[in-house]
Amino acid sequence: MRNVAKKQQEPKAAAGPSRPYRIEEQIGYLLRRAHQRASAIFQISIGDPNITPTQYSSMVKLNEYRELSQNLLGRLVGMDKATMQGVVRRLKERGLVDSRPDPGDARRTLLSLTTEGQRIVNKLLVNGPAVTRETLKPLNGAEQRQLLELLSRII
Amino acid sequence: MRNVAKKQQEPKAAAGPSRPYRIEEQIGYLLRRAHQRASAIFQISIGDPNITPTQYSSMVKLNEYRELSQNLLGRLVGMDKATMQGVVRRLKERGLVDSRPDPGDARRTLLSLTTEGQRIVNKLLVNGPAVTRETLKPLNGAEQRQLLELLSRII
DNA sequence: CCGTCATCGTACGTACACGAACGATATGGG
DNA sequence: CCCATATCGTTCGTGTACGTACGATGACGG
Repeated sequence: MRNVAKKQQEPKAAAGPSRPYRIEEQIGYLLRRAHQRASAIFQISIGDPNITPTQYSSMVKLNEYRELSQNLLGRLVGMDKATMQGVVRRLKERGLVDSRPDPGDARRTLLSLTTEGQRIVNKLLVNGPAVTRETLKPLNGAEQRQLLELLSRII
Repeated sequence: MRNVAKKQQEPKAAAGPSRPYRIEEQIGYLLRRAHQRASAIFQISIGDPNITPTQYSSMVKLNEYRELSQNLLGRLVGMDKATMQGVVRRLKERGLVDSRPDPGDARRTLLSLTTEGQRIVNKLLVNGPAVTRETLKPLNGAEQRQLLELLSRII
């Protein structure tokens, strides 16, 4: 126990650099923080304080495919079926989404946008690009493309 | 209104490419999905199913600074004070964190790890690097460093 | 020394996220 | 045709995340 000062800073003499463990350099931490900021920018830029990012994603998908089962919509936007259930329930409560039983499969419910839902999503789609633009503002064009590409590769 | 077919696919003739709007290419969507995957990998790799990513971050910080106010800890790990309150409550309920009133400021509570909290966090720190390694596995070394750097720049 | 303003922790409400369990339905193999 | 297995949607429990409001305390200026 004589040489207490030996490792007082970093183990620089070990095999390899063996960098200190910093939470700020861990991918999970950075993703959590970046996602927080992106969500905040979404809320102030999308133009409707009552629409959340997941609700927006769901509505955009329902706008592409006219009708989808809840389960398939969840897979398309990357949400658990239990999570999807809450998102759909809130959208239905606000009259933006409607549902009917699937005539060919009694387990399924087919979801679609109401006229009001159509109107809202078309309005929000105008602001959609600004959200990504604002979130990526600290990066130049090449860096922005690279970040999007690297992220899609770790999903 | 005669020429209905004019814009039927994409406005290719407009100024600039004006790419179609795809939710899968928006930064917020990609961050949500990537964060989901990172959290899932954390849970199966960290070695303790009862510790969540935010609890881990908080404990790592409390391991660096021996004692911190709840508010300062929240700023260090990027959590709202209301969110921090829940995280701390659960850690205290499990006996991993202790608190005492700040002798110099009656508004503050000083937080610290218990002996058990120390033991747990030192065990988890062994697995910490593996979580980042597994999450970034689809990328090579240079790409991994670049992703971490780009993410920290948009926070 | 007293009032104004900021900060700290707490409480409540809303929303996402997911595992687990469940009932109803669908499907494929024997 | 019937049963084992799978899928679909729902419900419950836990945890993160944040806005808002609140009471207590602290800091600063007049």
